[in-house]
Amino acid sequence: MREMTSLADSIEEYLKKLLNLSASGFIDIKRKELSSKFSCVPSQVNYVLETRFTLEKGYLVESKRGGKGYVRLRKIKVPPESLLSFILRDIKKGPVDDVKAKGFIQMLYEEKYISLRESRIMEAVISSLHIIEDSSLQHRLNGLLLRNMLFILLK
Amino acid sequence: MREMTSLADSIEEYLKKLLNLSASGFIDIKRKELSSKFSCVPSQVNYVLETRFTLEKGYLVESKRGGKGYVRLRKIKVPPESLLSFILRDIKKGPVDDVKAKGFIQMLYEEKYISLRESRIMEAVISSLHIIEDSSLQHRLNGLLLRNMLFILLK
DNA sequence: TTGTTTGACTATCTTTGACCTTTGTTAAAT
DNA sequence: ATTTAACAAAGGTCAAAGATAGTCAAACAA
Repeated sequence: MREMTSLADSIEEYLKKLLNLSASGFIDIKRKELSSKFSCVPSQVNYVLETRFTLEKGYLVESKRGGKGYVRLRKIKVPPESLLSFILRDIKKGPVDDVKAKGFIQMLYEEKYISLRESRIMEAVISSLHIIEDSSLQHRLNGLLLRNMLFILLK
Repeated sequence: MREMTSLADSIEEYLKKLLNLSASGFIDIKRKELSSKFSCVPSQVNYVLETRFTLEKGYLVESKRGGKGYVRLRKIKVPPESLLSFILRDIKKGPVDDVKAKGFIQMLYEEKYISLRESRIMEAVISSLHIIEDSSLQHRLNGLLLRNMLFILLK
C-alpha cells in the first residue's frame, strides 16, 4: 500500500481543520512546534503556507519572529470573480508597469473598494517609484506594493 | 491557550495604561521597581523604551540618574497644524530607516491625520521596500514615499 | 517535469548581564 | 562651616545569547 498523502497535504489539512474550529476566524501557531508535530523541518511549514494558503486562495498569513514569535493564519472572503481576485491573478503573472498599476487603482476606486484619498496615496506611491533606475526592480515593486496594499483591504 | 505576549509587550502595555490613567500627561517610574514588578533585569525597561516609546511614535522619555532618580514618560501633544511639517522637516534632514518611517505613520494615525486603513497601507508600502538590496536607495525611498504620501493629505 | 522535502544560512526580535556614569548621603578631616 | 572621600542608589550602554521565523537552492519523488 503506497502513501497517498504528502506531508504537505497533511499539514494543510490539519491547519484547515484548526481554522474551522476556531471561533475567532484565525489561528496562531508556532512554526517550530508544528514542524515537530509532523516530524519535519520548519521550512516545510513555509512551503505549505506558500502553496496552499495564498491570498488568491483566500488566506492571510502574518507572522512575527523572535521570542514569543508566531504565525497567524486567517481565512478571508475573496469572491473568485471579484476585482480583487482578478488583480491578484494578474499581478502574479508578471511584471506590472505603472500604467497598469494605476489602472488597477482607478478601478478599485470606481468599484468602491478604496476611498479617493486611498487611491491618491497609492498613486503617489507608484509615481514615486519612477526614481528607481532599474526598471525591472521598479516593475517588481509595482506588483509587490499593489499586492501588499490590497492585502490590507482584506483584513 | 498558548501565551503569545512577550515580556516587552507586557511592559509596554502596562506603561501605556498608566499613561492613559494619568491626568498630568506624564508618568514617573523607577526603572528598578518596574523591572522587579516584571521580574526581569533593569535594562529590559530600556529596551522597551527604545523600541516602543520613541520620538517618532510620539513619546518623550526623560530621566535622571543617581539617588532620587527616575524615568519620566510623556506622550507628546503636537499642535495639529505642525505634525506634518514636523515630519516633513525630519525627512528632509536625512535618510529614513523603516523603524522611523513606521513610527511617523503610527503617530499620524494616533493623532487622527489618517485612518487605520490608510496607516496600514502606508506601513505595507514601507515594509515592501525591504526587497531593495541597496539600503541607501531603500532609505531614500522611505523618505520620498512618505513625503509624497503626506502631500496627498495636504490637498 | 512538477511538486515535495531538507538543511544551511539569514533576519528579526527579545532577554540577560557585565560594566559605566551620575547624583545623593554621610561622616571624617580641615 | 566647609571640604572631601567613600559609599550607596539610581539610571545608561552595549554586546552576547536565546528564540523564533524566512529564504533559497539542492536533492528527491511522482
